[in-house]
Amino acid sequence: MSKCEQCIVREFSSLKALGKEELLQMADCKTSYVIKKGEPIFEEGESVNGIFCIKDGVCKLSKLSANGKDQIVKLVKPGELLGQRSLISDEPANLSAVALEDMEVCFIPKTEIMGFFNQNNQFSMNVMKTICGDLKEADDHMVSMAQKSVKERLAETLLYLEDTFGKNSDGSLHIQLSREELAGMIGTATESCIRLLSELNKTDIIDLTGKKITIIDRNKLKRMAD
Amino acid sequence: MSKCEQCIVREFSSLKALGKEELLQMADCKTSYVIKKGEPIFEEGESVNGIFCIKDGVCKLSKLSANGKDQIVKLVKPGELLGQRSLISDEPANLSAVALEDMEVCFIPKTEIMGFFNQNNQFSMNVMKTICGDLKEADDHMVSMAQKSVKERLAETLLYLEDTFGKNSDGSLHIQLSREELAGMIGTATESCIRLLSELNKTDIIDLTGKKITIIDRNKLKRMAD
DNA sequence: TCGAAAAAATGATATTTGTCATACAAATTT
DNA sequence: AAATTTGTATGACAAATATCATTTTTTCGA
Repeated sequence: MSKCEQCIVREFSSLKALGKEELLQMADCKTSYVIKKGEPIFEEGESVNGIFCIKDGVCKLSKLSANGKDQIVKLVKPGELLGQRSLISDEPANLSAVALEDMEVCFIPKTEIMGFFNQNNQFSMNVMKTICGDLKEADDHMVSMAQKSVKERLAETLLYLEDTFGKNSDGSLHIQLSREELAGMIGTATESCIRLLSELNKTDIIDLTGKKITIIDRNKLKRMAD
Repeated sequence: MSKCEQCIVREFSSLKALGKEELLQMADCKTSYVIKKGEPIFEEGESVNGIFCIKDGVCKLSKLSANGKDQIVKLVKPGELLGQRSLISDEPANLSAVALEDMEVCFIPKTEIMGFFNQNNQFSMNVMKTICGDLKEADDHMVSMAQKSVKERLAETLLYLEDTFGKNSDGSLHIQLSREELAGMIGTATESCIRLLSELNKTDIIDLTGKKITIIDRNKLKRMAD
């Protein structure tokens, strides 16, 4: 069993408020998992009795809408925690979490986390701030969905993906999403997403080579996003 | 200065966790305001150094989008608190709060609230749960915006308005929104909103008489909302 | 390495939604 | 009460987007 104390990613999450003893205690009761690309960590409606700490890999949080399409609500990176909302609200998961890459995650049981909440005020405050950040993002995202065109949202999303997950050495977006997943992020039909990507490709704003997407004209994309 | 201890609405908010002494202390430093219909409580980008407790009246939380339209993110009722997110994140307001009816609100300064956070774990937990509830709502709302048609969202919204704010004795929706505001809730152009309302009126699913909207066939509306 | 299956791309077309113009109604001001 | 402003309604049209069909490309297991 690896030590939480030495795990770098905890430095980037609410867990950074925890002291040595708390980390030792946590290392004792945590469970580590390896999750393959495409596999779920948990699914909408499931009870999740604890939180997941993401050590490596990116996952999507999505919700199945009435029309059968999967809407991606958020992407989650290493260092972030998963399942905080369900734990605090004491409700089943509202979203499904599915790995976009091979992942390493640790599961920390609810009882443990609740203990930290009571003991450690800074930890509570960190979790609260994270959730407040999520709320702000969700509100902003909602306004985009309601008021922007698909083209604007695509531009916005491509910039977000580059800013958040970086580029490969050849300049292409590091994170790999299928067209269907990208469509699920911007909230449109897969065909519409493909068509708009083609258009951006033809006008030399992005380059499509195989699965790789490269942003060529960042400024044009920015103006397009508004 | 009225006593918070005797204010009924506090029973419905996170403040219900506060003890007698804390309530007396709060009554001492709060400020009461009367806000007229159409006036702002605070605006997007403003620093709000505390939270507002809504004693009477409903307000809208909205955000101005790039295209100049106001997207309504949430409606807030008596008993709810306003400005919690900004306070916790220590950031300017992300949304504007504007009265939809004449309102009575109390302002409680930040220092006071922060004191409660440190003293009273149950209060912190209540606030956290509220924000988690808001986050869930925002995520769900986002999925609706992204995946549902305008007609579906209109149906959904009309049902929500009746369920949340009730009906007048004549059966019409108690809450009064202009067509522009209703359009701002569902995220569409005012004309589209008006057109769809007319259509629902013609097909006897709702009734429009003057400013009043009455839901006639709830089941059809439900099916329409999916 | 081949072949089936999945993903991506494209065309044709229908539907939805936004925009602009205008008319009408109601509220508000003078 | 007349006049102005504001909100609501409707038509005509354009633009955006979804849907369905088909082809091409890529992926991956046998």
